[in-house]
Amino acid sequence: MSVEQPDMPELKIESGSGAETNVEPLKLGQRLREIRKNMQLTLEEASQKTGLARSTLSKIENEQISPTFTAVQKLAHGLNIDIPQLFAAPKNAMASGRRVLTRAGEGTSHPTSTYEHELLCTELANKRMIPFKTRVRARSFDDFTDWVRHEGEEFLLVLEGEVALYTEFYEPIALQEGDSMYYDANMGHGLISLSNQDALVLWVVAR
Amino acid sequence: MSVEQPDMPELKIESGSGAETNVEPLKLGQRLREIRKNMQLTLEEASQKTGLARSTLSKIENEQISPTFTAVQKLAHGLNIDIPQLFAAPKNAMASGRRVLTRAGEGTSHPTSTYEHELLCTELANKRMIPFKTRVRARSFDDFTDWVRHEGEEFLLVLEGEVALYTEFYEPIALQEGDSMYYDANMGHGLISLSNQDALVLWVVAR
DNA sequence: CAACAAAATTTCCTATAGGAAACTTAATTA
DNA sequence: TAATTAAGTTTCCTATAGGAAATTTTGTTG
Repeated sequence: MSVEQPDMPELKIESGSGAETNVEPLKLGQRLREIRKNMQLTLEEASQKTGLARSTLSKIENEQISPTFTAVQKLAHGLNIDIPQLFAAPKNAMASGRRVLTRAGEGTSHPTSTYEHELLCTELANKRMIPFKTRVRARSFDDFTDWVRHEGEEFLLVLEGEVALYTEFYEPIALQEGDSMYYDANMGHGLISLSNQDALVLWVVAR
Repeated sequence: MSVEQPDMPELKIESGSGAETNVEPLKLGQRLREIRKNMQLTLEEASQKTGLARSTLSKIENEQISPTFTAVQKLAHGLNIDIPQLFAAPKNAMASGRRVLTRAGEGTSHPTSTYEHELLCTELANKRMIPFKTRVRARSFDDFTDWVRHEGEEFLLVLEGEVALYTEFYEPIALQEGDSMYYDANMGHGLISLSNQDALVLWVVAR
């Protein structure tokens, strides 16, 4: 086992589809206003995008009327948001208006037998992506006891050296510096270095 | 460039963010009827559970009216289904068990006045992350007419050269090769090269 | 702080959603 | 097949959503 996995910052588990019992308050108007503000749109602009009248939008946001389903559709479509998102409780989102820096080599080190991970930008919680640079020490697929496999998607860019990406369902593939791959992380995967040097790759995981 | 891939249903190419103009169909009525039938409820029973009139339910199911949002809430609550499920636009997830390769320099080029983007791994649709390498041509912040700003989060790694990241709310910050940043993309941002060469960066966006 | 501009709200009217009851259709039984 | 009943639909009316324009509020500039 243990092809090690970089320990991901704490992730909240998705609330199961628990049977709700009471009518959610769900302030559609409020949420809509937030969304519009974030997009920096005036009512007029939102009106043009959605095809709904300024006045109507205003009333919806102020909870003076309950929009019809067709109105909601126009809203969602015009503002390019999907409907569930409109009704979903605000995500456990990363703090907005934030940025964080990690200087070269200053990430959080996380060594294992096959890889040496350097986690980047860890000071920021609740990120949608987990970026890390990895020094690939493994030289043979046998160095792994089993596939690494986890929820989400993974992007890979070779920074230095030459590697082979092993995945289930496919043949191993050789990658040179500058090559990149994107794959479903539920599919077993693992990297080895093909040269006698360790290789260096960038990995970004989205859960 | 493209690699071996086992025979699998062909993949949709990433849909450009073309502004759609007309409203999706989404037959709410039909879906509602299915759900009610599955629960083996008559209109009368559904009416009692939801507090909506028999006639109203009938009209909704037959798509003669477009229910208000409050009506939808009553429906969802009374029948114990959550709203997203009602709208269940088919998940739109990336095809599972897939991987895709982009060789160095083989991405899809996308030049602008200030940047030259090379989109990576575009053959795979519906990804959670959009990775691209960017050649930074801008030399001064004045080259930009306005902040770039969009939903989501952004990860940045400097591959070559030296850049300055400008963001709202913060001072510009100089980044050397190997430095990385992570930030809220709703916050205005822009990159310039600090040397007299173009700089090269990797960008990954999660919407 | 006056004067103007831009954004948001309110008004007023028309179109349409929602409910009660009448009506129609489907299913069951004598 | 008529009678009965239970399901679904339609009608008709009232309440309310949606749009155009007037009004108010908020923000800028001289």
